[in-house]
Amino acid sequence: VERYAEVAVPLPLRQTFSYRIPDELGERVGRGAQVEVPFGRRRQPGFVVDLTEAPRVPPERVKAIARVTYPEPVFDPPILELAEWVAEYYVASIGEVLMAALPGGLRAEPRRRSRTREPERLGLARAPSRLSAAQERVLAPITASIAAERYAAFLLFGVTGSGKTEVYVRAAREALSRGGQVLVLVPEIGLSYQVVERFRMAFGDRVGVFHSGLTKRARQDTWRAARTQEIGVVVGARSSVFTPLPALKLIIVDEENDAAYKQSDVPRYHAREVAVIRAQRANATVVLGGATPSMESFANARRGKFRLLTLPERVDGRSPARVRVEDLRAEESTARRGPVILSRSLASEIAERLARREQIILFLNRRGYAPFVQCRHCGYVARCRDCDVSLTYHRGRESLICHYCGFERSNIQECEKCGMIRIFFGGIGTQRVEEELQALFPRARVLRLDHDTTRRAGSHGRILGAFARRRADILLGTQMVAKGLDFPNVTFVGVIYADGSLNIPDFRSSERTFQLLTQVAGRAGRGRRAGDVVLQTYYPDHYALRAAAAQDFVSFFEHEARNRRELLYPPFSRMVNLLFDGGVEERVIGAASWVADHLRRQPGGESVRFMGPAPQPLSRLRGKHRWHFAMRAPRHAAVRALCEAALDRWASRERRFASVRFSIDVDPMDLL
DNA sequence: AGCACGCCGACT
DNA sequence: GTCGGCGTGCTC
Repeated sequence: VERYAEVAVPLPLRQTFSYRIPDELGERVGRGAQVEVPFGRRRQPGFVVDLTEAPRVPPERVKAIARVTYPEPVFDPPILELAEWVAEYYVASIGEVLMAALPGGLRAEPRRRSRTREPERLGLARAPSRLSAAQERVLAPITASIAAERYAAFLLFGVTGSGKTEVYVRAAREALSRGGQVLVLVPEIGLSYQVVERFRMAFGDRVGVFHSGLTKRARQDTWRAARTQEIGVVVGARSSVFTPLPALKLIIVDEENDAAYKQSDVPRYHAREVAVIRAQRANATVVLGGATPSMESFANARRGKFRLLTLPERVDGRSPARVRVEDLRAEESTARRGPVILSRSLASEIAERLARREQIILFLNRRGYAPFVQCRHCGYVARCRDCDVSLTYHRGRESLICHYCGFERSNIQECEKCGMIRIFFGGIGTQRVEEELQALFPRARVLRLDHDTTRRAGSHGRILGAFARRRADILLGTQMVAKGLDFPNVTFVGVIYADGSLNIPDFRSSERTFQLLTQVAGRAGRGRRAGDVVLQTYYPDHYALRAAAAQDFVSFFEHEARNRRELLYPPFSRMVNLLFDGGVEERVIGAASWVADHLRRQPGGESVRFMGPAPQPLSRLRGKHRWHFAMRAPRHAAVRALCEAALDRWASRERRFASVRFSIDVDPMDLL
């Protein structure tokens, strides 16, 4: 009797469409089927989310499903329901969520399996090293929870080198030995090489890894193998949280604080949060791990929502790197000309390591030579024509580049405003540091690792490989040098400008800075020799820097929590950000105010704090003017209800707001 | 989001 | 006279 299918299409439409099921497609059309449907004058891919006896519109308007594009249901009921939760919570279209759940887009008909995998024996012969007492202590409640087959969430707070990965592997082994499956989420598969390797070493063929280098076929094979339980462990990034795992017993979210877990475009979901929901629904255990917990997760641990497990010491018993804060203000007053790049103290630390033939990592979160060029005569600064930012001077290419949209133009020799030739370079980027290093240490071999030197395929690996083989003394780079690198001969890390991320106008900038600095500092002293770290800053007293230097997460948390609680920011409130953008600024402002004014008048808004409407900190990007309206309240339901009101209001928008785009970011990671 | 339709301005 | 600019409405 179920003659109709409700089909979700991957468009920003928060509704499904009814289609007739042709007889010949018969039983192939079930919930979770992937289909192609006539949609207006074109065809759309879509997913069957429901079977019904009656269409939502008069039957004469109903068209028939054109074809089924995959022989079996692509989504099983638990994943469909998870996607429905995501669509609902993040105010997204279910079709877009389902599309995002299939990495690499739509899948072709699978070919016959080329080989049958023998189920791998468990308990593997490999180098199982003995766990430390601390590791055993945190592992016990995790394995107990896996055995109990009931939902439990753990926050595993383990400093760099404390052996978190080994705990993950043991927990996974427990789940596998009970016939379960394991999902391991990592922020970026390319930067989590060691986690992947460790799991491969422990479980061999039973591990499937999703990474961007996979062909569609390989990706599909892994996906299928997960569904048929041929593999027991899936390791992947954000979107892997939707992998079908019928026997799921354990989810691990490594580096749970990493911003990469939040998708920045629609659907704007946070894979850590989705993982927790998934674990709840599957009666599984979820372990959120990291060296610097997110404010959210640590607050959840304090509230008793997560069980806190701590690994406060390194497994090798060595002490963590010594961190010193270097006050650049003192240095500045004696600087002869130009900005301070390497303080005398940092320079002498470098010289010392070079003399000892130890390696050095230097971190600066800014590529190019100088972040702005300015006319000394009239003050003119070259800016991007499409974005509200200054252009960065790149030496060698002799060009000015926008780091947001990629716009590139030739460097200016004379001022475009006044014609004078007193152009100077402001601020410092990695190229400028490289130049300074060469001037100060002409014999030092320097490798630069940033977006510009890693553009060509394979160059990232080549640079790191050369550094690992000690073909260079100094590795200088952006974020890329902060995460996961493990070079035993590196005994010193220098942060050229620790304030870089601190001065970003965002409620999370202190948290980001603390995390970044802790991460970078963790690159030093991984071998036999102890490590040293120097942070150069103009704010030596800032709590994020002091806490990073003392490597004291809890004191950072306490201080930050006080600020956030006072200002009613997450995790002590729930926030949504309403985003408006468009080519004509007056219309963007008009639309934002038109929605905002309506929301301010809504009943039930007493508990809600409104911010704006105001220009977003990056007020123009790729030619679009950007405004926003943020709302926060003690409870999610209050802001969520206002999202509904905003959508209703927007649906009946006035014609003058055409060409303005409106979208919603639930639990935003930043307000930029 | 597309895509078509429709209504106005400036060209071969 | 039409080409094309974008504003508007719809997709089962």
